[in-house]
Amino acid sequence: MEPKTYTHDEIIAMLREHGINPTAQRVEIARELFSRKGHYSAEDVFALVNNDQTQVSKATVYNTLGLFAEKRLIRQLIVDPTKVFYDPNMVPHHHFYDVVTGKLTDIDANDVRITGLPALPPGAQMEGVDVIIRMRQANPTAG
Amino acid sequence: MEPKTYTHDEIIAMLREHGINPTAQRVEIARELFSRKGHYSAEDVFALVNNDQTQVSKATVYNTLGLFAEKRLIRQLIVDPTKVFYDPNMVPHHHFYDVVTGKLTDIDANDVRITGLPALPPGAQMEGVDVIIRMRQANPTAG
DNA sequence: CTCCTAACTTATAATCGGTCTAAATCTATG
DNA sequence: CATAGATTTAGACCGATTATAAGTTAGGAG
Repeated sequence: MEPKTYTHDEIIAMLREHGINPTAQRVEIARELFSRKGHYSAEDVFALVNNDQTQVSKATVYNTLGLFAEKRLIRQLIVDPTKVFYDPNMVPHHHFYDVVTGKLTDIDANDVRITGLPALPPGAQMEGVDVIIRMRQANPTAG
Repeated sequence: MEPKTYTHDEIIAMLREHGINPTAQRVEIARELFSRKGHYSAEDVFALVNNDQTQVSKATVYNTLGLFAEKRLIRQLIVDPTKVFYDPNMVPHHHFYDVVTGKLTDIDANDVRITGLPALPPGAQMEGVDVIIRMRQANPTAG
């Protein structure tokens, strides 16, 4: 959870461990994701990696996030009706989602127990379990 | 679960009970949804209500589904990265989601127990809890 | 080195679900 | 019938994502 800093080599090792060829752009995107540990849309990532130091195209950002998710380096969150979020935190956890602001908050999965789920259909392989608690702040600043 | 048929008047009563003015288009959309009880995208509904008998515009379909969800006549499912699904089944339940085909399957919530969830942030009001089990059929027809 | 190939990145066009807009229609009421 | 408010509509528009096709890069063979 705490924003650990990763060295260039550590990032490269992470990618390799997940079967990802560590190109400059992929390392840069991974660095941004893992140096912050939040919830990012592709547009967010695109903004993060395009600055004075680095330039990465939009197509590469989308491709790379998809690749990372496929290789299980990060997790895809389908929670907002308009866009996908990506979560570099691979420790099992769930989410609060504020339906007004779109803000996501982690829920530690350690304490959460889900029992009584039926078996998967025959031949099916589990990809993941998403638990999303949708909530709304009781108009805090309404007047 | 079993596809009960609703009379025109029953549909109108349902809408009124949820504070929805029962216009012709809304009744038609509700009839299609409740006569089948599945999981529908807006495009699905648009196709269902546009036939020899009836014509409803795309804008009205989107507006009406949004209204129905807001009034809790149906439930919005955010589970597919590309589009929203609507579920006329308001009995609490969860979903299997086949990440390849996009097919949704109901999971009866009666047996499912979720414990250990933290309290909502102060002032927050729960909108709903979504449990989605993402799975993949082990390539049944690959060759 | 230089060539070659495969992997990768890029700019840009295209797609697609969904929303917006402004006009038309409907409905209830006086 | 006139009016106002709610609703519907066609079509323009938007924003997230994907597709396309060309350009770049890295590494091995000669």
